[in-house]
Amino acid sequence: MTQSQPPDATTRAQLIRSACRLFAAHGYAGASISAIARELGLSKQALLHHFGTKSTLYALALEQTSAALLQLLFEAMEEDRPPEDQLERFFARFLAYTQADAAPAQLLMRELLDHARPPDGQASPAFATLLESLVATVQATEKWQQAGVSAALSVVAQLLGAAPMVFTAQTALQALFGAPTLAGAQEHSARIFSDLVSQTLRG
Amino acid sequence: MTQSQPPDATTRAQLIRSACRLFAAHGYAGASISAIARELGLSKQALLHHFGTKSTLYALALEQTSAALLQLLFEAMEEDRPPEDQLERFFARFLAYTQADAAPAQLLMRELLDHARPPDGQASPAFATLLESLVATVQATEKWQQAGVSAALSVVAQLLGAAPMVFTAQTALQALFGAPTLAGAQEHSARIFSDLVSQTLRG
DNA sequence: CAGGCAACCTACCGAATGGTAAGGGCACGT
DNA sequence: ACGTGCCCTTACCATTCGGTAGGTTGCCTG
Repeated sequence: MTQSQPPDATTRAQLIRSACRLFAAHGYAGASISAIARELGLSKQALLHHFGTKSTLYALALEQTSAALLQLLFEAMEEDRPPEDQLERFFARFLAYTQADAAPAQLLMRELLDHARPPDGQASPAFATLLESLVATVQATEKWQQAGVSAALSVVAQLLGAAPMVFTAQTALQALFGAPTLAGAQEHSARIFSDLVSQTLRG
Repeated sequence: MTQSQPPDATTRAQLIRSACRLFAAHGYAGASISAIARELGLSKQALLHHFGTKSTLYALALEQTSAALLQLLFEAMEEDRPPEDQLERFFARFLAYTQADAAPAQLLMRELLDHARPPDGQASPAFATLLESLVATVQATEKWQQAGVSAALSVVAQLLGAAPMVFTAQTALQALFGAPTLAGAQEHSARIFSDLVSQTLRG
């Protein structure tokens, strides 16, 4: 059993975090375990020793990412404010978090994009709780409470898609528009997006 | 020279379109030429005969996708309406187009997400014209003309990220929320997103 | 009919992929 | 001193990757 937690859980978490970066940057298929191991300074077999399988490493990366995003959500919801405020706070923090580390948002986007489950058959409930909570909170909103689940899902998807783009697309946008313009866009993104959120959630 | 256009350009375009679907669904690294060929009902070597290289096939897929999206943009801009109307029309058509075929939007998102150029070194100006035109049009807007390129870029990125999510994330969302709810969300998305666009561009 | 040309095939290549087997070093508690 | 367990290693495996070489079909034109 390689997955007993006792041995050096902190190193393990750091390994997973690095794996997150690589998976986020290149996708599941594009990030080979050899490449990940190389970036970590150890051999491919060492990685396999720790995690056994590429897909379980990926699952752990998703799990850690999902946990981080869920914590953002819970922090934003802990006071009993109106749901609009909770959502605004969550998305604001999500944006700030993504600015500091784009990997979680990139993983989320990739996981939403990919058609094939990775690659065994199990459905990935990785971000299920996050998405369901967001949908539920949108449904609790005054503006959307009459509109049903579908409308709330549509709202959540659009907001989640809009929020982190300037950071998840960093490399591509920088190649096209240059570093200074991109940096400026990233600075503006918080204000622009917060307006977008509030106008979507309120009327 | 395999790439002279005369021989059977229509079949060739269909091959590229199918390749688009596969690349969109699995990403560049995740879609092997053997898999693409299998899905097309011919051998891997036949594909290689036509296109020579996986990366050139991918480049052609990007090119075709970019051309389709650019045509959407030009159709939306051909009359000399105010830029707000042009953008609203473009995004509305982009959404409808994505509803009919999600592959282009997925390819765009993936291309924006991926850090590594595929995998030779050349910068991909695939969607450069599209993005630059959108940014320029946003800058022509009354609300954003004072704000500079960075703000316009941020707006474009957020809108492009928001628009197609309900369709590009179709598989994942369907697994989480079920087909009926997803279908409802897709129906609502046009109205919700058009509000989002107009509120962002006007305000 | 001859030739060419595009399409497609079988067969094969080196390299890289994910993964297994077996063992060595090294700290630990007894 | 001695095992025990963790970490990491070398060596190896079958499979698949992208790509090359050479040959075979069938159509279309001279």
